[in-house]
Amino acid sequence: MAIDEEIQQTKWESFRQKAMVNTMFTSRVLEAASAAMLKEHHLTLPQYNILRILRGRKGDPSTVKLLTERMLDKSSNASRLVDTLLEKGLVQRVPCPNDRRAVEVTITAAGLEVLSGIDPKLSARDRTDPSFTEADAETLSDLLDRFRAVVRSEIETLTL
Amino acid sequence: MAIDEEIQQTKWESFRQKAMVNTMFTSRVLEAASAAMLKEHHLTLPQYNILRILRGRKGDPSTVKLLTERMLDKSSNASRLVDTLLEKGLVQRVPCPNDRRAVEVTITAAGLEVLSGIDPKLSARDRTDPSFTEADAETLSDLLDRFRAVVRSEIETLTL
DNA sequence: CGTCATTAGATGTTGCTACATATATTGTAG
DNA sequence: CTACAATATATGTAGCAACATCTAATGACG
Repeated sequence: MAIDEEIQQTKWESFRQKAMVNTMFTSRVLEAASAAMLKEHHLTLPQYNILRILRGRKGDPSTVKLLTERMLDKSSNASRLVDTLLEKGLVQRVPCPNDRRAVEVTITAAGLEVLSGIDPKLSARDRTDPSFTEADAETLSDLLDRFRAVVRSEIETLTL
Repeated sequence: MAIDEEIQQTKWESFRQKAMVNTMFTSRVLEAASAAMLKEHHLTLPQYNILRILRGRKGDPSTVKLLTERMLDKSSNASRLVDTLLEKGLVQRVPCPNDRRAVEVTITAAGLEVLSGIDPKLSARDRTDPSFTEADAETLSDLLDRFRAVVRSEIETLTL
């Protein structure tokens, strides 16, 4: 269903406006789908993202600062997310010996196990579908990169 | 800047995965930009959306149900959003005469005035930019429509 | 008419984002 | 070494999303 029907809006000031609303709307649909899947594993999307980043470090500890830089929501609060993951026993948090301000966060065996239970569900979603090919996905991603760039540049000129 | 740099991730399982993350990430950038602009008018994005829907009704009152259907976040709580807009004097809420369960929400003159202060800022963002044309925006919107459709259909087959 | 499922809306809770601020530690300029 | 800016993290708050639950009113069916 096209965006026009989904939110029952037929008039748009421009395709830019329409693409903007559509991006936000689609994001919510994707997030809802991800959240529903993750809920079975008692994880939220940001919690899952933290775990993914930690696993990607392959044993190397991450500081909260590093987690923040790699999260989708940079202004989210990695500190509190680590708190909840700690309560669940999925991560470990120890003071950093070199810098006593920082902490070193690592994923635990339990955390890795939770992730490994989720992995197959994600790859299952990636099967090829003729109505949305890998080439389509690549085009979409590139357009989104350029869209962000334009929106950002216009904001800068507006605030001048 | 491409998504790979923005979140410092270089490996992707597929373009589908990449497009999914990029859609969510771009949505956050767009929302942050919109929220920053709306903040000057003491409005949040969902509050603004409600006002836009009400103005679009051109005098006809809207029920909370109708607002919910047309909002981007369908599971958000239009009832509470109307509460805050009511406190600001931007909307009016009266019991519906035909159906005493329902309420009729309308935008006030003050609400229309706030919107009219925002309108020019939005159209300013729509100026043409050769690095992201209207044709690009149209392509993007169409790809997003198809992306949603595929994700949804796969979710349905998964839950069978 | 009376029963009961349905509908519209309100309300309570949890977790998150955005933002401001606080605390502790480190780096740096004089 | 001292004063102070910068850094890393933690914490407090407002508003929202998601979800469950509750109340009041309506509609449908025997």
